[in-house]
Amino acid sequence: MHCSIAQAVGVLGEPWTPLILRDLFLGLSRFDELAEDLGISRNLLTRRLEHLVAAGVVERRPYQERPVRYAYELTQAGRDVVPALFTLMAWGDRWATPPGGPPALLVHSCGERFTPVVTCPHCGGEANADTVTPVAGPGAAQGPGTMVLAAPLAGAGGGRESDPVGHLVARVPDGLGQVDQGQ
Amino acid sequence: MHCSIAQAVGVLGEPWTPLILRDLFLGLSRFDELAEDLGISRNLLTRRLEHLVAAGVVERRPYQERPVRYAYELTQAGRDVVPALFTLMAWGDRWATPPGGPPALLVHSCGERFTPVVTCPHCGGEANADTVTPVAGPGAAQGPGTMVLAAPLAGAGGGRESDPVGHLVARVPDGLGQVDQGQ
DNA sequence: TGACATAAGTTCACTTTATCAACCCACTAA
DNA sequence: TTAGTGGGTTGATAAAGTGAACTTATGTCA
Repeated sequence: MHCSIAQAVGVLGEPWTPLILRDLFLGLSRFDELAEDLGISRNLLTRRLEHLVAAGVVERRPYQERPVRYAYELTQAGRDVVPALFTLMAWGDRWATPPGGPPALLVHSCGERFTPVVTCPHCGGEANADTVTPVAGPGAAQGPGTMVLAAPLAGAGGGRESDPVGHLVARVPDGLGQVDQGQ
Repeated sequence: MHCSIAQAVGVLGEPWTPLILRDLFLGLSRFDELAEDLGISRNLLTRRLEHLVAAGVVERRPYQERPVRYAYELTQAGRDVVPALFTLMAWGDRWATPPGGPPALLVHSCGERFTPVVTCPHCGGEANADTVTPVAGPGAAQGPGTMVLAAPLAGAGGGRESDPVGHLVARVPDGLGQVDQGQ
């Protein structure tokens, strides 16, 4: 499907995948550790890890020979998923807290415990449903999952009561050739 | 499972759910619009919407009587998911861009096109795999999905080469009773 | 008056995935 | 040589997803 969210979900959205990535971030690296911690069936863990390795999110590295043993580690793409896990965790803490309070907290390198916030790197302001407008990008196309963008982003609007999109298309700055890649 | 990420994934992580939420954010609201845009089978869309309504993420509101017709809209919890969708989208744009470039771009209310960044609200610094350490919270427990936290967070460390966790437990500020709920 | 259209689903047969439990293989240590 | 460990396979069973057709209630055109 022609949509960045769908692409991301295709790689990261399978049942156990976010939890596998969380465990790898937390320092687990061996097959048996992951299987035991998650309680996932071993053949499914095999498939998930294969998929993650194929997607370039996880690296499978032999940490000893005779017998060969493998460690699983996050690649740069994998480490880049971690902030997305933070925002998911923050949402879970806020709207679906397990009984007894949040099981884990985050501490930033500035020394403070915090709840992550998604921001605009230009002005530092919060990026949320009220302050952000999506607009068609260079790869916009028609078809499943993008018809939405084709229709409301085309500017017609259709008169639906809350169309946060149509009237903003004209505001898009030029030079849409590439997104900032940050970092 | 006793983990905020698992809770969030339980609500948001089912196959089509992020795309449904994206479409609702973009202004679609009717059953047939969603079904047509996504190409999802209709009975599955029914189940997903029921699940989202039960979880308090989506609201089902009759927008006309005779015949009764329903509109689906994001609740506050649903609007709160949107920043997580932004970070997923940013990841997808960076690491799994569909051919032709990103299909959608984001414009902040400050007027700039941007790539969302997850930050610490105290210092404004970026929150990523290098700058953030998770520590055990008040609801920390043992069992599947939290054994990880029980072991490395206990401070033993076990000598694994990259344990970003153990040495930081002592740094956690007091008063862990509740996470900042922001906004 | 009848024929057709629309929105919002249901039902059903079929296919694909996930899960659990058990097994396998190479090697090591005692 | 016997048992243990790490990293998987294999195969039966259970759960989910898919596509197409059907339903219900109503409005609209001719």
